[in-house]
Amino acid sequence: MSSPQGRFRAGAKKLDRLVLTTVEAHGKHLFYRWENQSLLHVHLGLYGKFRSHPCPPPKPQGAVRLRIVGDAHAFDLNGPTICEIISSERLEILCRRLGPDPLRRDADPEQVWQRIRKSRASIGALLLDQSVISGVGNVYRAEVLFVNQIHPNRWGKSLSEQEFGAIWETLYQWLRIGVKYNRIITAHSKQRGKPGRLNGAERLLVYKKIHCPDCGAEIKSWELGSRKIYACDFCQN
DNA sequence: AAGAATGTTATGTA
DNA sequence: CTACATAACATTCT
Repeated sequence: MSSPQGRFRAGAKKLDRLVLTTVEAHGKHLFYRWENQSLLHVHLGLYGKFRSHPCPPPKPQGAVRLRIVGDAHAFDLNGPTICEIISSERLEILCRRLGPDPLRRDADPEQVWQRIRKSRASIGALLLDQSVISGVGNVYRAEVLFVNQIHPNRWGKSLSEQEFGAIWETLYQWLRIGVKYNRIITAHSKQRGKPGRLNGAERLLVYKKIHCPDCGAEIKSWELGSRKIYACDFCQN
C-alpha cells in the first residue's frame, strides 16, 4: 500500500508514526496490521480506491475514509464498503466464513469441491458465494466458465471433478496474472504482445461482449446470483 | 443525470 | 437445521 511509515487517521482517531507490519488479503478482504497491534480491515467493494498524492496532500475529494500521510507521499482511501479497526477475534470470525482463496498458500481446493459437488445451486452462483470460494468476482466468474465451456446455470452437483479442477487451475493462473499486471486479463492475444498493452475490449473473452470469440454467436446475459452473467449458449453447456 | 456497477451480507422462505 | 433467493447498502462513473 503506502510507505510503511506514516500518520494515520480513522474516524475520530489520529495516530502518529505508525509502522505497518503486515498486509494480508483473504479474498477481497484486506487486513493491515500495525506495529501498535491495531488491525485495519478494508473492503473496496465495487468502487473503493486507493489514491496516491504527493505531500502535502490536497483537500480530501469525495468520500475519503482513510488518509495515510508519509514524508513524501500520502494515500487516500475513497469509497470503500468497509474501513474499520477490528479485534483479532473479529478477524477470526471473518476469515472462518470465507471459503478458500486460490491466491493463498493455505487454499485447499478439495474443500471447495466438496461444497460444489453436493450443491443444487448453479455453478455461476456458487463462484460468487464467499463461503464456498473467495476472491473470484463477477468478471472472472463469467470468463472462467466460458474458457472451460461450462454453462453458468448448471448445478454444482452436475460438474465432474475434472471440470472443477480445470476451473480452479484457470483461476489460480489468472489471478496471478491479475496481480502481476494489476488488471483482469483473460484473453491473451499472440499478435499484440504484452497483455499490459491490451485495451479493455481485448483483454476479456465474454464479459460484456456481444459476440462469442469462438463461434460468433450472440453472447447471452442475465441475472445470476444477483449479478449479471455473460455466456455463449453454444460453446458452454 | 439516471442508472449500472470488476461486491458482500442480512434476512426471509422453502 | 440447511440452502437458496432476494433485498439492502454504499459511492463512483458514464
